[in-house]
Amino acid sequence: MFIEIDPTSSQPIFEQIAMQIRFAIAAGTVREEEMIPSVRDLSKQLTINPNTTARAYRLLQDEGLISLRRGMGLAVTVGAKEICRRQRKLFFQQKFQLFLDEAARSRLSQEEIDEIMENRKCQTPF
Amino acid sequence: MFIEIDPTSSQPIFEQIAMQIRFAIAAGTVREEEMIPSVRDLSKQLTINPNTTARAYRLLQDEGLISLRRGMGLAVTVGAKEICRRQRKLFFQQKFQLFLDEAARSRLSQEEIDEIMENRKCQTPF
Amino acid sequence: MFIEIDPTSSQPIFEQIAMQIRFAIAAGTVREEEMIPSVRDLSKQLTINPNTTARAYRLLQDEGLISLRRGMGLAVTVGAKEICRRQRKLFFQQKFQLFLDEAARSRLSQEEIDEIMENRKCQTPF
Amino acid sequence: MFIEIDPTSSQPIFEQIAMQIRFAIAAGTVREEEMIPSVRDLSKQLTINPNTTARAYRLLQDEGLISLRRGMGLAVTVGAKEICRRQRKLFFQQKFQLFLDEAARSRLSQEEIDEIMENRKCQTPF
DNA sequence: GTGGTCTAGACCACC
DNA sequence: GTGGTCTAGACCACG
Repeated sequence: MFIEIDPTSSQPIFEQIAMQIRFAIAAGTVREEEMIPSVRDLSKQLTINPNTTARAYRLLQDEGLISLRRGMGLAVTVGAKEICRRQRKLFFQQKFQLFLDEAARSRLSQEEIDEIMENRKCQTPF
Repeated sequence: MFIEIDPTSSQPIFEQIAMQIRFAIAAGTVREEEMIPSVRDLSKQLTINPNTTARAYRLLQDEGLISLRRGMGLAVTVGAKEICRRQRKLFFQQKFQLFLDEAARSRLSQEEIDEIMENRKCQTPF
Repeated sequence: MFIEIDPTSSQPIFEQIAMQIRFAIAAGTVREEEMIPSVRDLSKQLTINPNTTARAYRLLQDEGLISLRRGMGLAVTVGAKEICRRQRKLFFQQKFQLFLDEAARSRLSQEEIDEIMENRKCQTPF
Repeated sequence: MFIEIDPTSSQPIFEQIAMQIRFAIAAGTVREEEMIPSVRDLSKQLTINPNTTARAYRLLQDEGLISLRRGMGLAVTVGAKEICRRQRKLFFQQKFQLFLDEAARSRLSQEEIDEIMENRKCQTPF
């Protein structure tokens, strides 16, 4: 499982991890029922504090996206993909709405907003 | 000068103040060479600590948007409006680009992105 | 890390700290990627308030010389040394130019200026 | 009498005034026994607070460079020119020494210092 | 443990 | 009156 963290980001590390796992589930990169790396392994791989990894996993458990297989570790739950896809869409919808709201509040004219949104670069991911 | 603070926001108070002043300059609500409220006045008006206001003002000074008139207070510098307008545009351009980048990284399909951006509600500010 | 403060100086304490760290980076006394003393440690060492230290560090962060490792502390960024060396040179160049400008404005004759600059004592630092 | 002040300078206005008068005396722009502008006139001319002008004049009086002519105003004292010339030289000597000291303390190499001092632009005053 | 934010209030120089 | 600096100490999120 490929996860990358930016230790200088203002986004907490545990959130970076959780987000990337959520999106991986939504994208099908990890399948339902599949195991995710153990807290120890992932922590070692990313050279971060195990508490941080554990906190990310706790978040995902609370959302029902992963669950404990006694003695084995954590696995993606059945139905997680659908949840993640909905989450993902909602997340970006809210984000976009926030963007528009803030632009309006800052007295940007509609033309300026349109201009910004038009010359977006359609870059490929990664 | 009308400034509004949301103490529950995750954005620090001093940044909220700085942002609103920047946008006020960009919008022409405060003119160049005009004095902005004194640290003590604004602090009283917003019922916050003077240090918090002072920190917002220090930010703006560092950006060259306001400058000290010793013993008199702080005044919007000449050229500040142009800087703020550019800043504002750049700010939202980057924000929008970040939105697109993150969407791409999360493997959202182009159709999903377009769908999100189409049913935006053109709500009026405030 | 050795930092010395002169509380009687007209230069603010937080600037004294920032300056000494900048010069330490330029001189290679602290290396890139190395951690600098924690806010609490340095404050205790200098017997000053943590806020004062924090303000010095914030300055350096704004200049991109040090960056936050969340939960760990602050580390010198890669590239900081080069920036500091350039900064340092520019700083003294400007200072020297200011000196010459002011001398000229005060109608000092070229002979007087030369005389001042010749009998400089080449004293060793500290 | 031509005096120019920079309200945004970090140097206090009263010092800017005092400095310029001292240097004008040293340069012979104002002669001994000559009257200098009244507090009211200079304040109006520079659009500054009369207290500020008065403070500058008080400084110069304390140094014996100007003195009260009852009922007439303030005049440059006899011998002021010589004092100012000495002051001026001392002032720039100290300034230059401070420059060298600080450069040494910041671990600038002798070569760097020499380099800075060589490519000085010999610009004409004003 | 780390830094970041905020409050409260003192003291200073300047105008 | 103005802002700038500094101290003291609380609270928070993060690792």
